[in-house]
Amino acid sequence: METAGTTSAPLATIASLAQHDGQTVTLRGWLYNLRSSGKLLFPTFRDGTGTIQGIVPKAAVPEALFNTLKELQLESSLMVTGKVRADARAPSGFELDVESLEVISAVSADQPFPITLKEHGVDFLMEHRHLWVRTPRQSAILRVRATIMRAAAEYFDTNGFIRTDPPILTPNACEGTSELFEMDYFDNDKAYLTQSGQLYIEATALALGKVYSFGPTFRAEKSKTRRHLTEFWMIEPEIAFAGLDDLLELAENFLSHIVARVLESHRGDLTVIGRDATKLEAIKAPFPRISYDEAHAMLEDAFSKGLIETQHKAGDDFGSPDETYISSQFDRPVMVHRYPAAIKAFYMQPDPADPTRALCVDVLAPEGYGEIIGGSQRVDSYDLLKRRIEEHNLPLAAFEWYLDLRRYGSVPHAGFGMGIERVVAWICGLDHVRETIPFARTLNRIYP
RNA sequence: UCCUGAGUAGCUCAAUGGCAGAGCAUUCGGCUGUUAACCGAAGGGUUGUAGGUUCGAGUCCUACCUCAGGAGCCA
Repeated sequence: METAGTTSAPLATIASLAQHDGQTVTLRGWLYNLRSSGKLLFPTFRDGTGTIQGIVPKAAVPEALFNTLKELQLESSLMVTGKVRADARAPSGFELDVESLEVISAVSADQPFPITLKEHGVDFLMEHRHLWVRTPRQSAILRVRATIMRAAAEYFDTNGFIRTDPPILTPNACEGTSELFEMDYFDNDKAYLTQSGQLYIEATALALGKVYSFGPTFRAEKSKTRRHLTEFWMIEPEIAFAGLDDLLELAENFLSHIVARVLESHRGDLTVIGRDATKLEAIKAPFPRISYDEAHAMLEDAFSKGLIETQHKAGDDFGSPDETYISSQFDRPVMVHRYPAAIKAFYMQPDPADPTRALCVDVLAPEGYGEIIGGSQRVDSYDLLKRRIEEHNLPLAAFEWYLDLRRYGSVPHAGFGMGIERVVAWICGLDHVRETIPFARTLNRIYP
């Protein structure tokens, strides 16, 4: 440890410096950047709450302080003491007149911090994700992510939902379609990482009324797009005695709450990220609701006007370009409901008004971010559910416990799942979900 | 799995089939208000791998590897 001067002032964080104008404080953090102009040094410090520029005139500080700082490599850890001073030239409005500096761990010039302030490629940044998270933009995104996760849980916690987390190790495919990560489960069994807790929280919903789960989800799909991770976080509410309309109302209030919380406490972070906050200010319930058939008609119209390249076939699911077009027609998330039952999961309740349609909803985020929520009212009839399982060629024995939920006091119930990373990408205006989670797991990357 | 594109200095990128280059980073020097500071200098290369065409290949051809983002699939 190398000391240049003494550090004995009260501790402060960079985010709180406005409250310390004129006072001498000590910051604990890292050297983020260092500029010099002859006998003036301009170090920028970061401490996880923000960055601030210090100023070190050679004539006004001990020689040891000036020389130590001058040779310090970026990302060296340190304690710095100085006087907080409002200055119109500083981006944050404040600067630090450095009085003393204690180097905690100096970075070697032989191996300088690899991430510079210049541009880097995706491969390099992902290979150095453990260091990339130190940069202001990435830190800001992770702070917003934390608020989104907290606001999501908070919404359910304060609206009568009980958190009941389903198992992560499961014995079989929940939906029987997606690719699963498989592993040995002791001697003679296989286990799979969960791809949705939905079936399990249907059980807890019939026990506790309103429940939700919040945890990681795994999909071994070979998807290579800006919207996919193999490991992502999903929050899923499930409600007994509820139908599709209840679900739509829940979804719009839920999302509005999350966006409001982010706007409440992350204006600065959104600026660092480069997100236009006015786009988010429009996100207030109610959200537009359109049926699958109305969405199809929109696509037909767009195709005839040459606004989209491929024609949507009635009855087919929407592709990514379709979803992008539909969502681009609205300034807030659009809720598309009543898809054809044939292209949806076996557990979705048919619409009594038209049994070829399912009582389901996809919520598409604006600005081309695509599906952030998928949900449905669940089949509550034992006979229908059993028939659906058979029609989908799923192993009946594995679903006996699920059928029990219809044998013993079945009620109409509904729920949805929301992918946290897609919501973070949308709210932050990012072009890829890999920046929304501390360590993204994708098809071609599991390091670091 | 399919389609498309990219691999050159630590990083970001140039280089008509004809001497391997720049900016940043690092080192040295200069500058008292810099905001990805700037100015001067130095060091730094198995051009993804293996073949092939050619007098000559970073450049053209073949195969492979890695990565990217789009389709499909999904949140």
